[in-house]
Amino acid sequence: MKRNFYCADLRESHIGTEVSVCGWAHSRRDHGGVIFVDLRDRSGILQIVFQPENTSVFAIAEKLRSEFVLSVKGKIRQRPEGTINPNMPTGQVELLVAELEILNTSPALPFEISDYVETSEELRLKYRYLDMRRPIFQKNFITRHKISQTIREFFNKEGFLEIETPFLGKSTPEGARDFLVPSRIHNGSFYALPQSPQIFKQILMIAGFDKYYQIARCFRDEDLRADRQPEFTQVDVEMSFIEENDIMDATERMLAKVFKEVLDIEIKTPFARLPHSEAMLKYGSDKPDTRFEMFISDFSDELKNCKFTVFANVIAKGNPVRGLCIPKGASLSRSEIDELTRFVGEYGAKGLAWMKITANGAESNIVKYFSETEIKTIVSKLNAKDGDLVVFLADDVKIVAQGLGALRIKMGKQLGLIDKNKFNLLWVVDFPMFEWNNDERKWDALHHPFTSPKDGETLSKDNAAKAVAKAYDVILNGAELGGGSIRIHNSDVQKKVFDILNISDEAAKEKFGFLLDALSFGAPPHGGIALGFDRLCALLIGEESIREVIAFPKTQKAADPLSNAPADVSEKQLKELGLRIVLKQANK
RNA sequence: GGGGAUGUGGUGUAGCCUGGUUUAACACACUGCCCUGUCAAGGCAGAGAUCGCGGGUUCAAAUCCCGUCGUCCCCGCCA
Repeated sequence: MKRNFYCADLRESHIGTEVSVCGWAHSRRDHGGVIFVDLRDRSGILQIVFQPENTSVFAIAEKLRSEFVLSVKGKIRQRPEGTINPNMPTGQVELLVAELEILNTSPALPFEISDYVETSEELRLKYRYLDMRRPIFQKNFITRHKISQTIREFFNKEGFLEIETPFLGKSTPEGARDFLVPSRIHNGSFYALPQSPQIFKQILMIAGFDKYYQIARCFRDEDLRADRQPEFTQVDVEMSFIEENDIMDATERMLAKVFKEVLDIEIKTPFARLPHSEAMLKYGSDKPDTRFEMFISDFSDELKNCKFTVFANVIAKGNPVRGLCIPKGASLSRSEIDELTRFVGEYGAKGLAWMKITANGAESNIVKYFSETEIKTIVSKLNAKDGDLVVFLADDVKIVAQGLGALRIKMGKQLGLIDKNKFNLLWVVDFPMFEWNNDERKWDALHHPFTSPKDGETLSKDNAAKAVAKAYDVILNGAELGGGSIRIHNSDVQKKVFDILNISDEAAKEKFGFLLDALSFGAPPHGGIALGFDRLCALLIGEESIREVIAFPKTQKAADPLSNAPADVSEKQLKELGLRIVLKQANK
């Protein structure tokens, strides 16, 4: 009799049925005269019972240990009264074992396979196959599968084609650092692993495929974070003959379907749209967490004549002074406020000004520099109340926005203002085309150099600061879930953009020549989006780190403790590739 | 490249600040025995760690100092 059921699929309706199940001995409770084993497979847990009447089987059962692999046959029966376990789906029934085969044994484990015991991540990754046996982990990956299949189902139904793009491509110096693959046939030349299928999907539009998607692996050789891995998966989409709204609409319906099918949650569409400038001002971020308010306010106008010279000088230079009200923050101690100052320092802020709000005004060592009207303006604009703490940053606009934005999130978490059950989706739109790079005294593309401006006609170096892109980011609970744009399909506009970016004709040809050639041969208007699939999974499952939804992730130093990658290669391999190792000199 | 946290039996932690009453404690897991209704089973007994690694201070270091390595978080970076 072959296995004919998954453990956790057995219910009251199966009582009396002869079944065969396989799995791992999750836990064993030996009562001397009766032995219980929780048999676990990917579906969950079923209690199997050994009774001494079956002497030969019972003798084997006494030797069972954790994680032995078993095949058992027997009848499903109702559990005796008073022994029903309401905490498990199979808690009404149990399998009385008639036949038992030990398919494999296991030594004692390096850590317990349990949802209740935490283990260091290093050890979990080294024995990932054991870590992944944990029921919670199995569930995460079943959910990940469901999410990817729902996405495929959506796009297939909408007439999209799934087309694969190459892993071995050409290194493009723009953007993130590439992973390089040396070529054996072309000694001294390298392929690069794709940071995204961006250029290829645009070429697919030029080829006439009209609606494309791919759940694509991408690679970036940059430092890791909780939400960043050197290889990751993105949902990559591109469409022709469309405008921004078409991409946003398709994305919204796709996400709504995922939330419905996976979490049974109805997401309201269309999503809210927030201009980039407003996001940066009110939330101090281009990926605002809108689950709580605590808005940032700008006081550059109101305080330009204030007697506090730190503020006045900053404003005179054209930089902003902005404030944030921390509810009930007046109770923070001096050292707690110092800690906040240190925190904003991480973002480059040189200090943090503050006032404690009282029933009839404010107190702190800077209050004396402000007129009564100025204090009133601050209090009313931030809607501050007695017992709140108002903090200010006065600096370069980027530092002010980032510092207060990060502080807003930190305090929101700390004060419990974030409803963990909420899923807030929104679009950030109207991104600037360019960002001034002060170190190199030049304009950089905020998105990428193929992003279409809203107004290509009048685009020039002089008005680059004001140019708005046809770009959009979709944000979920303060995380950038994805972003996209309408691409430039007109070579005049493309030339203007390269001109502003100081990319010469030769340089453009060298870097993106094959795309530019392709665009010249009747490229349709097109645009698309890419969504971080690992992030989406982590957010839907409620995990903080994408490592929890990636089967075999890398550590923060980009190593894999399971396989020990990366590792040395043989002399022979190097020779074939024409490579010689020159280790970076340790300084000193 | 920078800042921070952390490293103690198989696992998770306590001890470290304030060095010596520590023979390094506790829980879980593990081994043996007992137990016929448990389900994160229970009872009894047992084995298991020179406290990441190297150096220093000291009569004495898990504990203080310096260095180093691993892991995690963050800044930079990620068009």
